[in-house]
Amino acid sequence: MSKSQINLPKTAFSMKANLPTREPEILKFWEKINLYQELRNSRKGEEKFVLHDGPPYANGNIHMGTALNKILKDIIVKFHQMAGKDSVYVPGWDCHGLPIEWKIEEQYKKNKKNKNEVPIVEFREECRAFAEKWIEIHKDQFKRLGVVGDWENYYSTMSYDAEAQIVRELGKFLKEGSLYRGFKPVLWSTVEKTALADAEVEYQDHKSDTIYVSFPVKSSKINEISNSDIVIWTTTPWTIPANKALAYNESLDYLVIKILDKGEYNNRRIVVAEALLESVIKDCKIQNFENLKKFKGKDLKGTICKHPFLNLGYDLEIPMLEARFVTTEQGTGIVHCAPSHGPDDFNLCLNNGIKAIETVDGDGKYTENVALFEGIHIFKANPVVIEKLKQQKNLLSNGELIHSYPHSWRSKAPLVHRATPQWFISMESHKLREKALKAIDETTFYPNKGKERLKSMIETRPDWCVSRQRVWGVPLPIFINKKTNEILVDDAVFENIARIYEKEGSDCWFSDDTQKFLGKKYKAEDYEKLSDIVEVWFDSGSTHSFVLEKRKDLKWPASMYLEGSDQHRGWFHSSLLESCGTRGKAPFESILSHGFVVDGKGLKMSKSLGNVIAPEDILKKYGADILRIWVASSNYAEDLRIDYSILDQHSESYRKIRNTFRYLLGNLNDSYNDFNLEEINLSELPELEQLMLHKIYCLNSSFKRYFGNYDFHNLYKELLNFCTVDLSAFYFDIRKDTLYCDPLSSQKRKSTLLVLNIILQCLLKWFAPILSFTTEEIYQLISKKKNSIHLENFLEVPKKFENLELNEKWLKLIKIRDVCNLSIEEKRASKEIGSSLEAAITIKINKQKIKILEGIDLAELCITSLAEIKFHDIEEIEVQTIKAQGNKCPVCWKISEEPCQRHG
RNA sequence: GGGCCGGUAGCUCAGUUGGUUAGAGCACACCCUUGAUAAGGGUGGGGUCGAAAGUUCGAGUCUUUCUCGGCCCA
Repeated sequence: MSKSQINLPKTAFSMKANLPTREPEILKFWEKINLYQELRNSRKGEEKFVLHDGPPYANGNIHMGTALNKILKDIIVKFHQMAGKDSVYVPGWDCHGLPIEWKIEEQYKKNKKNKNEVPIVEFREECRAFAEKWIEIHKDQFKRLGVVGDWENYYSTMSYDAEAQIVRELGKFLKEGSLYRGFKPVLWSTVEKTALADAEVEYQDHKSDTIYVSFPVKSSKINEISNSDIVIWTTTPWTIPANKALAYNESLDYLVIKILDKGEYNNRRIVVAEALLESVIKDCKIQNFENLKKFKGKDLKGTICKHPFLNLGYDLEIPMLEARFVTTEQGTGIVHCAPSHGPDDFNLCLNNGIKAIETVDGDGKYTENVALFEGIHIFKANPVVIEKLKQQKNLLSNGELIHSYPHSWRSKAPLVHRATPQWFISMESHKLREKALKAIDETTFYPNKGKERLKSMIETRPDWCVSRQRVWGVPLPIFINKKTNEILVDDAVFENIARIYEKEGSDCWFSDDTQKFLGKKYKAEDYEKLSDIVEVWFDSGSTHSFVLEKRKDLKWPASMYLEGSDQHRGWFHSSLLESCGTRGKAPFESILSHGFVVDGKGLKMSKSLGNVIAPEDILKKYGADILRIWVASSNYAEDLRIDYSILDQHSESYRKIRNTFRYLLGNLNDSYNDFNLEEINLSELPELEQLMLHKIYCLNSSFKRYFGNYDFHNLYKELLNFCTVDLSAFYFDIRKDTLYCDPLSSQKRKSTLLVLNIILQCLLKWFAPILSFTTEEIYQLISKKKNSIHLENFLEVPKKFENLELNEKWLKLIKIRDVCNLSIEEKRASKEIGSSLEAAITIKINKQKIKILEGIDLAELCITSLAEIKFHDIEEIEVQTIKAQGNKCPVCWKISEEPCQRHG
């Protein structure tokens, strides 16, 4: 054999990946073969795995969180598909709601158009077009990530089918009686003129006016306070005109003090909590005072006060009520209650027979129910209130405070609590809470901690407010009888509305004749038609009904819902409630929640910090497969860090994996066979090859285990370690000699190729769900079938590959190899030798341990030219390295004094 | 402000019911190779396990406090 006949690796698989340009070509290929349809055809009749897509909002470019979510979904869907299931993925979009409405209004403002002059239907058409535009953009962005799904037949919450089904779902709640009309303070934006969902509120610092106000006591069972003033502190002076009560805590200690300072309060007695006296006298600049009496909060029971505006027509009795929410954190230990403007106030007053009334209208102006202030905007009322309190000598002090305060996430305007008629789904009336808690128990959570999180939210949440005073959404299908004030509950009407929506969508609710929706059974003039719309969480919470139940390719309940951990309060939550309310069960069998994407230091991404990385940038610089590695290698149970240095590190790992494939392909010359693994005769293979098959068996077992737990970062780590430790640094390194220098007819060489072939097969399939593009690139190079790698199944690795005994033996051999390497390294460091083939090693070993070396070619194992074994009565192994003597074979580079055994 | 979750080498992650000198891969340094070559091999350095206190013969692991970060809520 001459040097020219050496078998060097040859492959068309380039070392350089060039993913940013190569990946789009692979996308075209998938499009060309209609991959999604092929996937479905290949699994007809198989057990279904349905990952139901949580719909992203159709607005704005995708960000890292969206990319993470979609890639994670895709990885899981592909895993189940390759594991033999019919793994169906139908992407969807959430389309109704305030943000889009706001975008259209912004456009109006730019064009100096007045929203109120535009017909609702026209406005809604623009919202619809806006959402449609973003769905198309999102679609391309998601596809580019390598996400495979039914992109042609996606679902959306604004499709006619969806709108119709949402009406049917609401009908179920109405019929049951759990959907009721309530009158409650809700967080209200006077700018957007709407109630806001929890998710639409953000807390920011806000400067508020603060006032200490005195309420003169009218009557009390304690003499000392009968002629004193109860002092309250508030950050919302504008709610004073709506005051209906005062609240105290019965377990606190209170004081009556007499103010001795000159001025309006000279000789006046005031009541405050003892624990807060110090801060009160400081804030109110009280210099001299006299302590008159100390008493328990419970003694305040039955005390009646006068409104501070008594002389201005507020001839009211203001009762003092006991409430646990009163604390000594701030203020005076006595809280002023305006039932129309705070949930605590509302509940307390309601329990004491004081009803909330409409005090402020949608624009934020006082109504006729508020004397003196009618027509004034609440945000301009503070100075007026303060002025009048001063006039009435009931203002002890005033100031300013910067504190955390709710704002609209969209307009950033401060919010207020305002009592409005709203529609609620009761948590209790039909045991919704109980049903939901039971459903949580029956659901599997990844990671497990999600279970407690969702549970504790359901346990404490109030009734679900499902109405919104906006226009871009599904109209609440409610008619109220003008005479009896009763809600119309009739399946035929709900079904009639749903049928209409299925044909023409829900816009007609706002434009068409009421009679159209009522049908023939009822008269339009007898009923008031509601113009509220359904809050969007009800829309998306109903996706299971108009997607999972309605589509033949899906199933109910879904196998899995997978979203960011914030969705415990969002989609997981609303879907659970909607489904438990209508079907008594959760619409999912399992929930996987992932953390948030943060920067390299663990801080959240924000424009102001300048640490935002867009998926687009990563795709341009690295490619989707690198991003997919980032997803697979990160622990999604916690927050996921990303920055360019992290991505650089993952690119390095990618290169290692790519070169592992390149070695395999090079030595197999880009040819590949589907061996029947069962038919392999293991005893014909060298031990090293048997060992590798054992390792494949083990890796496959842990692969299945990891996948079963959706534990991808450990799975990826094992695969990567296999490539670097077992293959590159061990098996591949040792077998280069055989592959390059043995004749093609060599049995050993054939055995090696067989194992390389199996390794290639395994690695391709193991990596396919993660490295979707790269594995496809390789598959297209070697497969004769010319279909996609993603249509393949995972391999069944035969149990007979397992060989624990052999593995034990080779663990010891590898330890001996390590000792040899140390010895070789010494000589290398002293410059006596360079390559390990320049070494001749002598291993001294005792008689017991020597058995292990029988039939083992240590020179081959350690890649030296010579390895000699000597008996020695020593405990540990000793290795001596000397420079190999003789001539270097020009073919295999082994040095020996005799002519090369293989190459003359 | 409250609830929940988390902080282990530069990075991504292991670390079983508390039990020897805390592990892996990548990155880094040095050396070798030049027939996986913008690759490959060998060797090595690197951690007061967020901080402090406590329980214990013994704490990365249990308790408390603090701190930093994230999500949710007010």
